[in-house]
Amino acid sequence: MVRRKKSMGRQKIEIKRIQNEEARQVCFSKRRSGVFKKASELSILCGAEISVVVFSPAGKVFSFGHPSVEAVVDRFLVGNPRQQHPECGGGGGLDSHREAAVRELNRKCMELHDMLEAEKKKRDALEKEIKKEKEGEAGRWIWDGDEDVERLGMEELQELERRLVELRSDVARRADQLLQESFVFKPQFLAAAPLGSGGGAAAGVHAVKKEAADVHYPGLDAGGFGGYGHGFFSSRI
Amino acid sequence: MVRRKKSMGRQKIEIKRIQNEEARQVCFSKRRSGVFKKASELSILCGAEISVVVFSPAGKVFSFGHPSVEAVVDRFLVGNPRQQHPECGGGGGLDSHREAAVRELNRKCMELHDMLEAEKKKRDALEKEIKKEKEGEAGRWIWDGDEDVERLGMEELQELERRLVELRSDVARRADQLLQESFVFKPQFLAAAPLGSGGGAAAGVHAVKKEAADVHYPGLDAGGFGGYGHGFFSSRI
DNA sequence: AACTATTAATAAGT
DNA sequence: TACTTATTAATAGTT
Repeated sequence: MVRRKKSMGRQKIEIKRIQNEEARQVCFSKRRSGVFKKASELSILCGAEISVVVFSPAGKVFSFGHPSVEAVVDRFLVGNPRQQHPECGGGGGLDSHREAAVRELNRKCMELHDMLEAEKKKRDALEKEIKKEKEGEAGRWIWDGDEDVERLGMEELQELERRLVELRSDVARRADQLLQESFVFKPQFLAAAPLGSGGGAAAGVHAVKKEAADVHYPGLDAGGFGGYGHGFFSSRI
Repeated sequence: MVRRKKSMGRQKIEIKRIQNEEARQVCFSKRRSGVFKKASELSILCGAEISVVVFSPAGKVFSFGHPSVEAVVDRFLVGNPRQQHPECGGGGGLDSHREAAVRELNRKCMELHDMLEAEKKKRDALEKEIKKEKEGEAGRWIWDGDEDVERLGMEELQELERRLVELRSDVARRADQLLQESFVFKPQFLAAAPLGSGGGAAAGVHAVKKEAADVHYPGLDAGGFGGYGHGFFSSRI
């Protein structure tokens, strides 16, 4: 009974223009609803005023606003004093607001560039450090923790075994040496100490987060009103 | 070792005004970012034009727009047509050229932002690796070279002895495991391989086997350029 | 601001 | 377009 999965589920997607038109349209509908819902929740949860206006690639317009798109946009425009169409003569100087925006964008871009460079530098340094670390370790790779034993092959095991025997022998010798010293300086420990019997034989050492809002439908809403009870959704054209 | 959960994780919340001011502020910041990100993704994925303007309860304004809040809002207020002020002369060409430039600048900004994030991630990974490396080293100081044995005291010798016995036992077990595998997959080696006699008894290992838009910052941005590289983020007051 | 455990959003498939 | 499912993404609560 190996029932096939009914779907692959949600798949990770790269954020870039969706080429397939139908898929793009479907995605637009779903995500437009998602954005409106999020905007609605933000206004309710935090008492924030928000307006969202979206034009589909096909040119349909959808909007959400709390308390209304106009109210929010007006407030925004007031803060962004821009001579809407001063004779249209200003010409090139569309508005200083925009130019300032572009300058700011440029500044951000440069800042990001600098930060990126700095990060690269740091990364290089770290990579060097790690490389160095690895090299220094080359000589004792075989001693890296007990769990590594599970990754060793037979030849490596043999080598490890050889070194273990060697080291244990050294340990035994050193133990004997210490015992000898304690004999010389602290004879009283002699009898209690399990004296190794010379050579490598000394194997045994016994010693780690509401308000009202309005809903407008100036036209037919292509997308349907998913209903967030709050806010302002509209669709034109 | 029943380690307590570090957090209760995300809890389901009712969509209603958050009473606690601090919590409301935190939620506003997080969700504002979320809405902007969703708006950005919608514009990129579907080629849609979108503008989002949000006023925090405190009165700060934040906005996102692709290609710009003004462009989208104007289009919305006027209706749909793009040539809003045809009488404004032939500046249209310049305008679109300009817009394209801004768009490109924005694309670059987005790209830089993503690259920066990627670099940071890499750096984090490297730092973790180094930290781990260092920690790993602390645990095996005692294994550094045979000659160190000569400097160890009796207690250290006992610890080393204990670890040696443990490791040798692991080596023996691993050897047996490998032999078992070769027995299962390569029966022809059975006779030649000195099969360990089970348990940790295989002390002798002798086998010979191997194996686009614009970004505004009219004022100081309290939140920093949380940026999605793309679109138009701004904060006033 | 970073983290984790959860809930919410949504890509695919029908 | 709407529903379903399996996943990914967002985020509430904590530290």
